[in-house]
Amino acid sequence: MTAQAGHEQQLIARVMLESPLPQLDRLFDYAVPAALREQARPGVRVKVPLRSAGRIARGYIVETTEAVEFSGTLSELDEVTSSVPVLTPEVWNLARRVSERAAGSASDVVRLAVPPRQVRVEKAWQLEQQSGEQPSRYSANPSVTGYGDRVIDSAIDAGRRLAVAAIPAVHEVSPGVWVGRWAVTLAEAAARTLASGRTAIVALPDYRDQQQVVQALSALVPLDLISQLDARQPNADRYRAFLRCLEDAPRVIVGNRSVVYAPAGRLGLIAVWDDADPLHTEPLSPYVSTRDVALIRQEQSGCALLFASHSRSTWLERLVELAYVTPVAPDPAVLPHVVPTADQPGAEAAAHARIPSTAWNTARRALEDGPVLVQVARPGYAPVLACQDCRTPARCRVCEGALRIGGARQTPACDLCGAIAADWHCRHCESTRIRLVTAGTARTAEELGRAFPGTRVIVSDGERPHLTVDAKPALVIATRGAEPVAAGGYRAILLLDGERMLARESLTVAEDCLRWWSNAIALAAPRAPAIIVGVGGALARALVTWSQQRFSAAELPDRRALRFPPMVRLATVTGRAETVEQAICALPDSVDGHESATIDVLGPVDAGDGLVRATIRFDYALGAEVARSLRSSIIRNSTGRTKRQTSKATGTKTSFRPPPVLRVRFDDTEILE
DNA sequence: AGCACGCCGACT
DNA sequence: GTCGGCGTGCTC
Repeated sequence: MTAQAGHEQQLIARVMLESPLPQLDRLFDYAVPAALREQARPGVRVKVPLRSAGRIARGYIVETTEAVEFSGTLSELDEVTSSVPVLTPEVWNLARRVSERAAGSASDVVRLAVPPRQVRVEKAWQLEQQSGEQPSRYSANPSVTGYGDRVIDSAIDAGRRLAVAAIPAVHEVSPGVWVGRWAVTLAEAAARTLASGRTAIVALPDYRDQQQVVQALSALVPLDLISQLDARQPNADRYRAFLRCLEDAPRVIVGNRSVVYAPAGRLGLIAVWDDADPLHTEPLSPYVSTRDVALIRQEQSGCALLFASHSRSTWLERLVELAYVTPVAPDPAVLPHVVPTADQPGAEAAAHARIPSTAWNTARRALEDGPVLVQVARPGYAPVLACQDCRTPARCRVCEGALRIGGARQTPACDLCGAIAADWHCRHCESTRIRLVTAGTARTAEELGRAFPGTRVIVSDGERPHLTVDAKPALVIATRGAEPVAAGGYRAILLLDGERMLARESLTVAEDCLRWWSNAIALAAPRAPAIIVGVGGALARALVTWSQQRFSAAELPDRRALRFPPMVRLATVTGRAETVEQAICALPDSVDGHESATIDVLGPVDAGDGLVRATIRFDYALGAEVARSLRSSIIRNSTGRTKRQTSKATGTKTSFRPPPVLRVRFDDTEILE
């Protein structure tokens, strides 16, 4: 074929479709019509015909090529929705790797990475781009302090992976603004990255953490170089911030879990705070946690990676032992003053019910000087109910779940199914009188308020969180994870519900508790006592000696022996019995070169709704194979048979597919044993 | 998802 | 013969 003048070779766009269907999770080739040639660039949003004309699917151009890979007739690209290349090649590669690892669809990951388009915001941004306004220059030479001789600086400059033990203290970043010292460390690391002309991504579990980092950063770098990307902000703000990240200039991008997918041309650092916080686990398919995404992105981009926490997760400890991640500790060391007491609470007055006298006296003394933190296990008024007369726990009559109550005069309701227990009576003694067994924040507040008359009582829980409290005396009652930062630090800390927090039945209770307690203790003023009630043994020792790393390290041999995470990986497979059976049978036995790596299957067990769930355990070396196998099972299942049903009532024929259920979830940490 | 294709039983 | 119900498979 001879090319005529002006007749260029055909251009083909390879398109990722925005679809939840697993069988559409691959690239589709479309011919680019001449009129769209200019706009049809990798990363732009497009509309394309699918199957028959008239049906239009949305998607992104992943790449353009002149080589035809598809043997059939190509359809033409229908429309380029916007000329902004929102799906950068780097993010696309990340999405693909992440989805492969978790046996999910790349488009599901892209949905987390690219916020919904806001036309006005985009137009305004494009205009601003043309005006060529320059962002601030950052010309400082910051350093990460508190870790000896520039250890972290050089690791950032060299693109290494670190597990940083955070400094347990609070810090005043600007007059009257106090944050956890850890937030300063992350801000300094980000500033250091920025100074080297590269972008830093800082991922936080929740908004309160994010605020602390932003406050610490504001004291270090120009505000217009800080972008916040989190699900909490309105779509328009989020999209505006996202577009800023597409600009070439380096910046600091702060946000919650999906911020690890932010587009960043010259990525220099990913910093993750408290990687074991469950808020770092994405609740949407394919359920990948910040930690795993960060590790993959680090590997792809060669940027530095910094995990920081007060209590090292067992996952991170495993990577430290493999020498994949380098541990870094504060220098000079900072040791909080932790006092364990296994004393049983004094039985004297009701107000003392949960508080031993040592803790009591400590709190009273400290209250003369400033705020005192009381950490309790549960939010709200009084969660668990029992019969007033015979003490039998109150249970739901529908499903046997525990009954809870939201306030002093409210009707109890089931914790599991939500049924309201209006006419409750005890099964055992027929009494209709109900009593509170455990106390939440509000009840603790009432008790303590009575015990310390005239003292200010501040309650902070999930519903009414306080970010900060001032330095004046106050009793601050907080649920774990909702502790405000006190100006100058708390003068004393009481960790009350140790036993109850440890009573949860989960593989990770011990490390979860260690994390909750460590994070609270880190809010103490220098040398202020932190009293932990009702906890002894290795956990108490780890807190007193502030050696959480050693505790995590000691967990690993047991986990290895029992084949528990993080020493092996898990995947749960949920679906109808035959489907799950098939998926398990299709699993590989072993992989060449990794003959010692094994797979075993627990279950299946009943999962309700006529479904079963099996748990697959496998060594890390088999991860890719297991994911590939489960992925093809998912696709086989979703392209499967149709069932039709004739309605007996009306005789009308309704055609439907039973929702093809085969759900796969990798590395679920909520697995009970 | 949603739609075409194709395979067997009942029909002018 | 062929009309159409219904399972199966594909989508550039």
